[in-house]
Amino acid sequence: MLTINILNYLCIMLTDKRKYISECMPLGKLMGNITKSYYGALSKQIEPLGIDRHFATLVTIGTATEKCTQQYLSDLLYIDKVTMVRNLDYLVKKKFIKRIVNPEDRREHLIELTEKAKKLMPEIHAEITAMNNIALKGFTKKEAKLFREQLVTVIQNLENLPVNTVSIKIKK
Amino acid sequence: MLTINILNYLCIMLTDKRKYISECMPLGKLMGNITKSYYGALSKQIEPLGIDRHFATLVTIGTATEKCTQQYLSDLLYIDKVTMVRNLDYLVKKKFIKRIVNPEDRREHLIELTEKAKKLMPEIHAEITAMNNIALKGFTKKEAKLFREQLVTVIQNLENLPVNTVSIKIKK
DNA sequence: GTTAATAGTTAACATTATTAACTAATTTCA
DNA sequence: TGAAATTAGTTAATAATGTTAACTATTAAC
Repeated sequence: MLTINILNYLCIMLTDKRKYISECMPLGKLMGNITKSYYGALSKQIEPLGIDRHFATLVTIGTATEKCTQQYLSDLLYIDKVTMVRNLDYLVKKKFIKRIVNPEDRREHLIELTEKAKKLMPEIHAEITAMNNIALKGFTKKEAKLFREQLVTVIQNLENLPVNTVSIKIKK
Repeated sequence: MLTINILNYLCIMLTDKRKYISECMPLGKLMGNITKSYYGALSKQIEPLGIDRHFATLVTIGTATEKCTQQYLSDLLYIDKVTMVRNLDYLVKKKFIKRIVNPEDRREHLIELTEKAKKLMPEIHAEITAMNNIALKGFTKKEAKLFREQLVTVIQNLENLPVNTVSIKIKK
């Protein structure tokens, strides 16, 4: 009995002489598998700290330099605002963030880390960095940098948006 | 009012001098965003042909050289067998595949493309290839090849499995 | 011939994504 | 100034996806 695992299959996909194998497998499939494996492993590492999801959201909240509203997070993280409500509900429930109504615009809720979260962030940052290093094991620093830039190029290609621009809406 | 879109954010993530921005954002987040954009666009292209999901499964069925059981597809595509049942139910409902009980081992269902699917496969292959080319626009052929290989390296790093091996179980 | 393993299915449940309809607050502009 | 439009956030309904456990049937092991 012979079983072929996914890694072998991916290698076949890359090296197969038949064009359709290497070219007709959706690139998104590889990306999806990486996403799954990456978050599966990261979640396992960070779980003991009390959360197992929404790490990117947490990092973004913790490193925001401007006022951090839910809409701001939705735009930045490419997560629609309804899903964002739920994700933030989770982080509130876990006591990692708090919502504060902005007195200057009472429609907005400013999102802040709790003291508990602030204490844990260095550890969470370390776990994410460690997982990134595991993922990019075997890459030189230069290769890793190029690889990340290429990932951004891929997103730009798919979004078909102008490169390196900040979209600014100026009040009349 | 100033809005920053995701592309700009990704660029900040890559170029920011503060280490935690560029290093502490989970790599899986970028991968997840690419997966989402890629399949969103691909689904839109292929939808007129009568399906909008499970393209990788369909390609794998169409290009399989050995007997194609549900377990085989699950292993190859990294999808658990329960989910695979549902995905194949969808493809059966859309009349793209049929399940045939293997007379040599009646536990197994051999999965085959229908005539309808066989006729459409060239078009589906073409759409996937086109989307891959869009995603990798700006890459030279050599760069694209290296990039794909690097993606496989990342999966291997995360799975922590031996490289380029076929796992074989030999009967006693 | 009994026991164990394998392929596939069903059911229950949790998570995630998407759309529409809604409240409350603010901005626009005649 | 005040009606209309916009914005931030929420709720509800629905669909898609993932995971676990329990199950049937078939085959393999010994």
